Amino acid sequence: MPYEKLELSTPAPVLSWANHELGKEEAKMAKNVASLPFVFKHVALMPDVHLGKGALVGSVVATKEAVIPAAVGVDIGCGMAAIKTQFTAEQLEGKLKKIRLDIEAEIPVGFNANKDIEKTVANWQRWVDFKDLHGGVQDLQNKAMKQMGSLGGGNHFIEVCVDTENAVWLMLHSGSRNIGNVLAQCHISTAKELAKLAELTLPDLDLAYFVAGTPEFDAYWRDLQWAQNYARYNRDVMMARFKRIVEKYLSGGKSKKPLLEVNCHHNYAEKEVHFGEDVYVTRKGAVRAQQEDYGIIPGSMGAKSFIVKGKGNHDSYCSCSHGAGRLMSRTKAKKQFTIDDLIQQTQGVECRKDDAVLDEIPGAYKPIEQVMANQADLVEIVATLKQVLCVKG
DNA sequence: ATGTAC
Repeated sequence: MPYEKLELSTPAPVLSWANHELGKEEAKMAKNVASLPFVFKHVALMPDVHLGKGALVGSVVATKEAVIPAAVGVDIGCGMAAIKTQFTAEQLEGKLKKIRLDIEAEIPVGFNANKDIEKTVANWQRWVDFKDLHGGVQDLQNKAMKQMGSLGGGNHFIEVCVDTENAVWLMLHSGSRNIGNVLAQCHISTAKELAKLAELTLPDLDLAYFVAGTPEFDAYWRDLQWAQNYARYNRDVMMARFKRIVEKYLSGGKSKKPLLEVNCHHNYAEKEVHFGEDVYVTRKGAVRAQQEDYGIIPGSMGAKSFIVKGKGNHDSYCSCSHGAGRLMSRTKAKKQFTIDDLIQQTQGVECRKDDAVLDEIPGAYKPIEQVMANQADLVEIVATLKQVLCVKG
């Protein structure tokens, strides 16, 4: 059985690709979402499912004529980018430290932004639409421009990986930075206010929604699509810089065409057709896996990562997991593990090994191999990657 | 996930 139909007695069934029972709070959250009248057909849970805000991380929710802004979340358009380079592992020998230092010098991480706005950023076609975005962000364009091409924090990262055939891959994880966050929060607040005004009885106020055809829905959808595009381009800008750094050391600065390029959101909503109907699909910690779609499923710092190709499984709304999924909270991981554990679990990876990244220790995540086995009906594995260098946000 | 206010 590729998935399990959970016994939650909800109007919409919940199909789970996780091979474990949901925790109490997780089950409640799944139930809340599946009880909403505008949820289409069923809710799909990916094998890395875990607790989120409003909706589960690792869930796919298709809706008719409505969208839940808090289900999309605050990091609109968060996702992954990867390229397969023409370089091989041997060429990296002795270069990793230099590459890492260059990445740290050229790509701002954490709360940092770029000091100058590079041409490719200034020329982005969507800046002309900035004036149409929510009034609450109109003084943030300069900040958004300086943050375009910056990594951010949390679990955002930049990695050099090697696949099982010795090819070098460049990979990164980032989203829509401050601008996406502010836009999301503006609309989440509006949705909650509307729900209160209408005296809606929602199982959770975080499930406040917009109804298609209303000005609030249109405003959210416009900003959502803009922020998703910002996030995608942010990853493109960083990847271009990252590629130049690697080429500086591996091909004397000569530009080499990638053998494959992938850039996918795992936190977003879009219009799609499923079971013959037009629906809004919200993937919160899930990747689109339509037939021939390429996706990226990263493991934790010491684990494997996977480049996948979608199988177009309709029961999952053509989706797959976005990673391994946390096994425990960041707080718990910091209590449970020591720096020695971290050093041991990240052997062979050029990365920081201190307190600041202890919560990203591989032991705090589910085993990615199991997660991949649970979604064999959703994706085929195209490449299996192991990181050799990792810069955390 | 993001900085802002404490």
